[in-house]
Amino acid sequence: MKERSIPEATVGRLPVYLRALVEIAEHGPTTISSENLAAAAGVNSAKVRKDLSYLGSYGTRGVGYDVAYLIHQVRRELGLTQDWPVLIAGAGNLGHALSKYKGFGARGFRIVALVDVLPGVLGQRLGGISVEHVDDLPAIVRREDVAIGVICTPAPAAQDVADRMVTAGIRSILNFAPAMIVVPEHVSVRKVDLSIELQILAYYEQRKAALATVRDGRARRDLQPVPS
Amino acid sequence: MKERSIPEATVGRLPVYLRALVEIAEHGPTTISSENLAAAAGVNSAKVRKDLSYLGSYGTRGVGYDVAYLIHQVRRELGLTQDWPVLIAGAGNLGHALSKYKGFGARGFRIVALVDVLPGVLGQRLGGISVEHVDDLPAIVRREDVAIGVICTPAPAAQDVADRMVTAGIRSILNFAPAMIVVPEHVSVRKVDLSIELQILAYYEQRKAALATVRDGRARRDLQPVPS
DNA sequence: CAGTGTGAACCTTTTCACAGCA
DNA sequence: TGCTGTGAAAAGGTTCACACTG
Repeated sequence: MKERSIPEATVGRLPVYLRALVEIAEHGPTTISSENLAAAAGVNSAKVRKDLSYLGSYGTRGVGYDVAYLIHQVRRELGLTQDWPVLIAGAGNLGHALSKYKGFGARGFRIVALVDVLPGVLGQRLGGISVEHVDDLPAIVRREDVAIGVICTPAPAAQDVADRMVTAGIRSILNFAPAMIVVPEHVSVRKVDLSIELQILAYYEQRKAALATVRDGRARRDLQPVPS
Repeated sequence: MKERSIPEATVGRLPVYLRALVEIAEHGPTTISSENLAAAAGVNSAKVRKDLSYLGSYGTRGVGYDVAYLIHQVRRELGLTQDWPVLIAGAGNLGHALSKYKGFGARGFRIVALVDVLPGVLGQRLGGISVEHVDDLPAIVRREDVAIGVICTPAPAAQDVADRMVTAGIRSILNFAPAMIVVPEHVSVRKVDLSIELQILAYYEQRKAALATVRDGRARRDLQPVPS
C-alpha cells in the first residue's frame, strides 16, 4: 500500500468501479477478479489493480476481491459513508431536471435547497422543495449545512452565484453554466459543459468523415484498371 | 506546424478557447495574446500557445492572434462550419431539459428528433418537436440525417438504445445514463455522469475536512505552552 | 521589445510483465 | 495454479525557457 493522496485520474474512476460493484453485488457473485471488474467498468485490468492498490491491499491472490468489502472501502475512501446536502442555484430547465433526478438521492446526495432570482419561480415547489431567493444563501447554507453547490444558471450569472456560494461558506461547486468561474484556492470546482461535449464529438465525427472520403477515394482508384 | 491529428487533451480545450474568443470578439479587441486568452479560458499561456500551434502558425510575434481569424480556424478544425443534427433518446426530466436548452442551437447543434418508448409521452410536443417511438429510429436517422445521438434514458435502457442508434447508423453518442455502454470501434462515445461528478467533489471535500482537523489539532497544540 | 512557436525537461498516467502469495 | 500487487518502461500531457520575428 502507498501512503495518502490518490492520483486524480484514479479518483475519477473510483465512482465507476463503485457503480459496477454495486450492480455485481445485486446479481450474485460475492467475489470478483480485476479482469471482470475491468470489463464491467469499461477499462483494462491493470488499471483496476493499480487503482485499487492505492486504497490498500484488499484483494486475495488467486481469488480476486470480496465485492461487499471492496464496496465498503471505496465508499469510505470517497467519503460516501455520510450524506452530502446539495444546493442547486438556478431553477430553469436544467435546475428543474436535476432537482427531480432520482440518481442523486440513491448515492447519498440530498438536494436540500433550490435558489433563483426570478420572482416567477420563487416559492414554487419542485420535487418536494420550494425555490428560495439567492439573497438567502448564507442562511440556507447554515440551516441545511450545505456542502456542495450546483450552478445551473445562465452563463452571465454564474460568477456572481459562485461568489455568493463561496461567501456563504460552500467549498465545492459543480458548474453547469457554460462559463468559466474563478474561486479562491480552497474551493473545488468541477465543470460539466454540455455543448463542449457535443463539439468534441463533432470533431471526431468530422475526422471520420474525412478519413472515409480519403478511403473511398483510394478505393475508387483501386477499382481503376492498372495502367499497363 | 505539426501534421495531422491533434492530441486529445487539446481537442478538449479548443471549445473552451472558442467560447472565450467569441466572447472577446463581442467585447471589442480584434487581437489577443496567449496570456489574455489563457486568462479568459482558465488555463496558462504556454498551454494556449502549444494547443494553437497544432492548428498552424496563426499568431503574429510581438502582437498576438487575430481574434476573428482564430475563431474561424478553431471552428474549422472542430468541424463547426456545418450544422449537426442531434437526436435525443429519452424524454424524461433530462431529455426534456436538453431539448429546450438554447445553448445547443447557438453552437450549430440542432435537436431534430426526440424518441422514447412510454405511450404517455409519445406524440407530446417538446420545444417544437414531437416525441416519436424509438422503433422508428432508422427512419428518423435517414429522414433527418442525424449525426449525433444523446442518451437520456434510465440506466437499464441505455445499452439497448445505444445498439439501436448504432444499427440506425449513428456514429457519435453522448451518454447521460449512469451506465457503461459498449459499441463497435467505429462509434465514438462520451459519457457525462452527474452523480460521478458529485462523488469526485465529495472526495475532495472530505479530504479538506480531514486536513482541517489535522491542522486544528496542530494549531491547538501550538497554543499549548512549550514545556520547559 | 513584446509575444509567438517550440525543443527539451518534467510530471502524470497507462501499460507491461512478473515475482509472490493464497 | 490463478490472480494480485507493483516495480519498471512507455506514452501522453504540461511547463519551462528562449531563439526568433514582426
